[in-house]
Amino acid sequence: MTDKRREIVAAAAALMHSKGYENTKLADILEAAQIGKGQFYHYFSSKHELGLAVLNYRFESWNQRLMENILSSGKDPETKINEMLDWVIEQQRLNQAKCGCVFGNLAVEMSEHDEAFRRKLETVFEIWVSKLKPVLSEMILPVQADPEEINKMAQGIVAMIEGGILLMKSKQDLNVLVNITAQIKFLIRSFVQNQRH
Amino acid sequence: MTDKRREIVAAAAALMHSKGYENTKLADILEAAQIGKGQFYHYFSSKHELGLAVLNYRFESWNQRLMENILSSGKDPETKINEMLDWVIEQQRLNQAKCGCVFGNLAVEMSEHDEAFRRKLETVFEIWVSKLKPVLSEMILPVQADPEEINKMAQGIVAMIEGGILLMKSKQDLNVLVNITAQIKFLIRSFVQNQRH
Amino acid sequence: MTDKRREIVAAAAALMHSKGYENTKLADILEAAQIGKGQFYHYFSSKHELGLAVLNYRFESWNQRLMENILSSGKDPETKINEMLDWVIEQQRLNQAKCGCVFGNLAVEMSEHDEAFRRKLETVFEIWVSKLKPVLSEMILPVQADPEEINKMAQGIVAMIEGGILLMKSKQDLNVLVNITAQIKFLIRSFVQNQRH
Amino acid sequence: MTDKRREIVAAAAALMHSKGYENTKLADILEAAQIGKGQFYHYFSSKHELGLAVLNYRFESWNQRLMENILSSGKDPETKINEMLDWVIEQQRLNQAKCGCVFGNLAVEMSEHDEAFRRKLETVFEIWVSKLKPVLSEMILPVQADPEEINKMAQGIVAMIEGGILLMKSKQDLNVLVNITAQIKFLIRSFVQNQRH
DNA sequence: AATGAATGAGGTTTCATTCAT
DNA sequence: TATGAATGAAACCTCATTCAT
Repeated sequence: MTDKRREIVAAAAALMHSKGYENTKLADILEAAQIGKGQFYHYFSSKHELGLAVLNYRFESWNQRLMENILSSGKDPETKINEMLDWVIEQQRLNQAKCGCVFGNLAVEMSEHDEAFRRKLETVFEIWVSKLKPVLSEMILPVQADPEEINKMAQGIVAMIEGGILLMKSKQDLNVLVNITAQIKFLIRSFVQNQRH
Repeated sequence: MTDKRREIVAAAAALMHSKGYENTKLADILEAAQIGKGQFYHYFSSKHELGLAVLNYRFESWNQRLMENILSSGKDPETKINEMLDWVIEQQRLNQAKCGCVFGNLAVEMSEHDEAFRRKLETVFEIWVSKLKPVLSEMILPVQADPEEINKMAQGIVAMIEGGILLMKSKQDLNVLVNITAQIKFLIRSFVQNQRH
Repeated sequence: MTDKRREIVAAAAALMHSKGYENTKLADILEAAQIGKGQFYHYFSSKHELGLAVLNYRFESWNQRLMENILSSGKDPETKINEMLDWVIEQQRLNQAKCGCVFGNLAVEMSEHDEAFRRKLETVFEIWVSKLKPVLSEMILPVQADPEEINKMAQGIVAMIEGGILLMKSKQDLNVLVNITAQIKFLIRSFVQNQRH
Repeated sequence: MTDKRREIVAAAAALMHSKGYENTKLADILEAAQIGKGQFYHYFSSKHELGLAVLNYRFESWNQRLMENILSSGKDPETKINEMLDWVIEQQRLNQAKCGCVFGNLAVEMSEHDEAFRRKLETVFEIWVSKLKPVLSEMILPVQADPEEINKMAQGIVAMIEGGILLMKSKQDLNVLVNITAQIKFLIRSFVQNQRH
């Protein structure tokens, strides 16, 4: 991927995060990326392709920072969870609790009517869940985890994060999310206790 | 409100639920409501006004069915929670797990850039939280509830529902939501136990 | 003419004076006159008919006040001219030098493309000229007036008034008109002197 | 300014001269300029911007031909005045005495409700007055001109021209304007005589 | 690789007028 | 008389995409 293409994607990513896919107009992107129409269509065959590129671009960085650096680190599971939640809060703080989560936003906007977006978004959440599972398993050691229970709990955690971001966005108040991360920690503690008995 | 106006709102509500506010075009509404452009602008001064009318319309019915009939019924708190979660699942089943929650959808799409929508949506979630609080308080009786803890838990429940719907929508699979409602019940049980000790 | 019809015409007259014929919308008129659409079309067959009614309505009052009360009074010709110019200034002062002359405005807007308006407006200016002629004739007595010269001078005076109002409107400054009335007086004095030699 | 943009402005100028700003519809312009909607909005951000461009376009040519070539020529003042009046008549002859003066027309239509138009139009008339002043001063030489008197007379001349065009338009008869230019010459002669005594 | 002019369907809104009551 | 709902053509403007250079 050339630098210019990357620049365009980065500019579009910021816009689409805030305004959504449809409400981000090509003209906005061209202006933000400081390019002409011809150049855009040289790199992308359509706005739709760019949208998917944005999704992949955000996926890459999310995957690297959250899935790899945090959830796949060698640290103990509690630390991983804490770091994950701190990272989530930090991301929202960066845009003043206003934009929400790119993946959540696009899932809401695109899932029903755009299968390409939907599949990618589904994957994102699946990866998240699948990365959380070993962390949870590790937490309840020495008890052996029931894979089904672990899976549901991982899904519940992701749901609570996404829902927390959604609520936070509607109030434009980061504290909502902070409170909810506390609830998540409580949920996990309860789960661990419960599994151990 | 005349019948015709109500018809238009109802038709628009279905469309906006599925496609969002911006992606629902006036032409879609006119066709669905079987009216002409002029007639539309006889009842509404703008698409924006219609959007808010849709929000209010959905709020009314949600408020009646969920906030009043279910959460304010005379039944015991466990039943209220169960009925609430069943109702949520049922709503999603009605549109094949594809549309998501109108309020969540609009919160994601509109909150950042439209203050009128944001405020109404904020209110919706606040009401939900405030209606859940007495239910939770009743559950932990005879222990006296810590209002702050109750509030956070209520918020956590709403977040988990909204996040669960979001995840469900991205997978187009109702089971996701079903699983998450189970997690919610577990969370509540844990909360009750925890408050009692 | 019923009172209601008159009310409508009066309301429309104020609007059309300020905004012109085309830019005055039926909705503006209905609101200003506090009536419904049905009532409007009961009194008028079209906006065009109303426009002509407005023109006649303004013509009537102008004819009464300026043509009759002032230019056809028994006073000496200098007084008539002075009162006419004072009246013109006073009219413009009433709308803060912003609206201009209804007849001039409509002449500019309508003359080229609407023959009915054009003819009425032409008549207005012809009457004005014809009423000025005897005043000018009287002024140059005992010299007998050359009808052709008198006619041209009368036309020149009307032109200077209308042009003065136009300039005044473009500057939104009543002083422009005041200055020009002084020029008109000078022009008339010069004319009288010239005719007497 | 590209050629296409200029073409659009020229086409719109002819239309707006005849029909006014508001009554010139985008569709008229597109047809006259033989372009599509998209192309129009490529060159102009709005009809309003085009309107101002039309005004500037007409100003440029008027400024060049009348203000520079005629009123700023090295010829004697009487010739300048005569050439100016001949030019004015000639312009009106070109459109069969039907359209009037673009500046006067737009002043009447736009001054009250559009400040951008008003300011430009005000400037046009101010320039005209300011260019006439030295001509008048030169005429009364060797007497030194009273600047205030000169200014008022210049304004009076412009008013009489604009008013003459207005009257001419309402009668659709060029002779009206011809007569009035004769009055203007008489007014100037009287002014010169008066200043010299 | 790059520009930006051109396209044209479709977006929301306006409006004088007609019609059912 | 009077209401205001209904009509639909036409208003201004937007936008993703294509095309000529």
